[in-house]
Amino acid sequence: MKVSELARQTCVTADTVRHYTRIGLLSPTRDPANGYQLYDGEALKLLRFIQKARLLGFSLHEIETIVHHKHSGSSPCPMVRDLMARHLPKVKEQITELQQQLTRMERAMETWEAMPDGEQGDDAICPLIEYWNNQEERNHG
Amino acid sequence: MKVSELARQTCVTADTVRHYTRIGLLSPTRDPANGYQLYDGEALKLLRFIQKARLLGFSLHEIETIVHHKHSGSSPCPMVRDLMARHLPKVKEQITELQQQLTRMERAMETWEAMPDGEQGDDAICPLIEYWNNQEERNHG
DNA sequence: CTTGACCTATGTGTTACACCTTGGTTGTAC
DNA sequence: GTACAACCAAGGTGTAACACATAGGTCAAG
Repeated sequence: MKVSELARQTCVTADTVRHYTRIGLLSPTRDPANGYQLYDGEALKLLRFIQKARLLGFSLHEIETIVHHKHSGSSPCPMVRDLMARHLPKVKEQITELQQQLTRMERAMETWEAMPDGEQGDDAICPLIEYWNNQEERNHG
Repeated sequence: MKVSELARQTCVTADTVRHYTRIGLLSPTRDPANGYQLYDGEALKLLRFIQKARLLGFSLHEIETIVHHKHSGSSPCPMVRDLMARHLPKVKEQITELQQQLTRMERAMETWEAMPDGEQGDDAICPLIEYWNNQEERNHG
């Protein structure tokens, strides 16, 4: 299989296949006639594995470690369980942070509805931002 | 003010101040005696502005545009309102994606509790990942 | 034998910094 | 007056996972 064919069979771009190849996750052979990268069934299986692992939140670096472990003869599964357990709270934290971000933004937009745009003489760069108060003291009025 | 002092007054790192300087967001003068970067009250105000804008979700590039608009004499406020309106749905989408990601991960961990680790003879790289089914057909009993 | 679709390697851009290196400067204690 | 620590500078590299671009070689069809 050449790059594009592998890409098509896995619904990724050829650039992605080349990227994985560049960082050593995929190790194609070469067509001696023209130097083209050639992928076999193992590569197809590996790429499908990578896709699943990515969906589960593993980084390419972690996936490399997992595959390396397997090739070294030891089961990567305990590590996989451990990694996943570490990832979960991080994702939760990201969600919390993004939700706080969203709240800040929505509150700001609300406040802005009652505010006029800044004008030339103003001291502020942009009063909407500059006079926005993060603490949002307007609680339970 | 030198780099570190400005950094201290705004609770950012000196690297951050240097970064903003490098990309042209801050424009310090130079101490002719030693070439050190010197920041004035305007820089302090600008950096505080940048911090607020970052909290509201604006990128450094957008902040640069906002400041540039102001310096060109026109009010950046309409653009700021517009940018914010564009950002909101993106943040919501990010939250949705992260929540789906979290669900995938939690379901996988649940499933894994009943699964044994892979062994040497296994065909799979890591059965936990490889035999994990994204579609999660285990719906309504 | 040309055209167009494919392939190659390599480099750059994305985001907002953190970190490192190499070397100059300043203040203080001795 | 000097040794030393703490500060400063510019510039380069690293981060994540690719997308995009460049310059050129290869291949099948008309």
